[in-house]
Amino acid sequence: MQLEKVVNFHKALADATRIKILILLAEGELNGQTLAEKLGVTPATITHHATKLRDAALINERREKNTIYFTLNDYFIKSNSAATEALIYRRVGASKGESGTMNEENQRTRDSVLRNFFTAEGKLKSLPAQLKKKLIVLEHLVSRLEKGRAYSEKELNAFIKEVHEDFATIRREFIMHQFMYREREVYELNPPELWARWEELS
Amino acid sequence: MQLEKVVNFHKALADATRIKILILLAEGELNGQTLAEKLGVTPATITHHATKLRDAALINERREKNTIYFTLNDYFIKSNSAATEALIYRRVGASKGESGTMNEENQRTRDSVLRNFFTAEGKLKSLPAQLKKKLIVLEHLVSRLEKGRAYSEKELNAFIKEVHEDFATIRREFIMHQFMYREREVYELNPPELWARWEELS
DNA sequence: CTCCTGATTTAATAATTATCTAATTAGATG
DNA sequence: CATCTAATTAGATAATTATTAAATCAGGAG
Repeated sequence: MQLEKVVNFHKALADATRIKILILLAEGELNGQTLAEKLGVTPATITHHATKLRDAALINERREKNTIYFTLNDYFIKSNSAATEALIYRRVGASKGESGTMNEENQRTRDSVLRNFFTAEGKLKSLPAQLKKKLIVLEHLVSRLEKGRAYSEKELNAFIKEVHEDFATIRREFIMHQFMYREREVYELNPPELWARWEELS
Repeated sequence: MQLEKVVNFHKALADATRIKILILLAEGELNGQTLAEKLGVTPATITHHATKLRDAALINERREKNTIYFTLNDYFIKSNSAATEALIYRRVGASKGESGTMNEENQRTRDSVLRNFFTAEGKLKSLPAQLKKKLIVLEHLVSRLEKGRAYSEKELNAFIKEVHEDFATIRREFIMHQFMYREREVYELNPPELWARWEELS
């Protein structure tokens, strides 16, 4: 029954210790004891989590003498959970200086979308229907918000109303595309890694 | 902290009742009582799960008199979990007859990949390095396996060895791309909805 | 205001599960 | 065989959580 498999897949990723294990493994293979030390838990706990990660096909293992080295099964993660992937690979990508750059063509697309959908006064004419363009517009809007600051719904509405009257739709789009998150009526920016990345859309 | 958010997202999808709710909502909006009846649980249980789904931004709601109608927030699901999406939309897609068709261009790509990577005798020359082509090859191989039948590792190896000597790699690829799953040393085919879909790769 | 309906809250129970310690297994090496 | 190291298992505990029944809340309709 696939329902059970999907549930188990998400169960495997629904624990902070297991996600931390995956983050560590993203930098290279590690054995159980080392993982236990780095995470401040006992080897028995690692065994417990490794069983679940293995059952969900998220890791592979390799035996060398009596040491077992774990490695990520990254294909699986990449094809199944964009946000999780972003979280796991954040440090690796950052240290290699891969992210943050944008090629020329994307830059041109971006400029032209912004020119077409915003007036000279900086008002948003309309929200693009095409997903790729919409994401460009949303990212542009959100880039003017302060990182780490919590906005009340009223404040956020006011911010949006400066550029467009339909604040409700745009506020919802911020949430849907994970530019922001809401917690007890307070909105806050998500880190860029969690944003829908229009660069990679066809 | 984003770790917590990713964990909570997966927690929201890590329960069978909640996935069933999403499956029902994929066919259209429903109110709490109706959901309770269809799932054989009490309204209180629905409230409980709705809270979690709402916190994870997976559903939206609309109030009409004292009835609350829930709807899917499908953008969020689509961008976050391919397998979950496939499961949720399976019935809807199937009833509308959307899936199972392939456009002409994809058909041509497929034919040419199969011609290039298989000999006239049906042996696999090599596994393509490019993901899209690799998926075509894997899907072709897997299409000769029996649905619903459990294969032992030995049987599966033998099957693969008929077309290629490196059975271990190919067996692993079957698992990684979710063409098959393994349970207690037994392999079985996954339904096509769970397969990585090469049609949609750039 | 009273009744009705649907949703929520509360409190209790049962099941799951993350973690630990202690004991055991597995493999390698002297 | 004795020993060492890494991993696993077993058993126990604590925390989380899915579920329910019962009480309460919210919005209409008469």
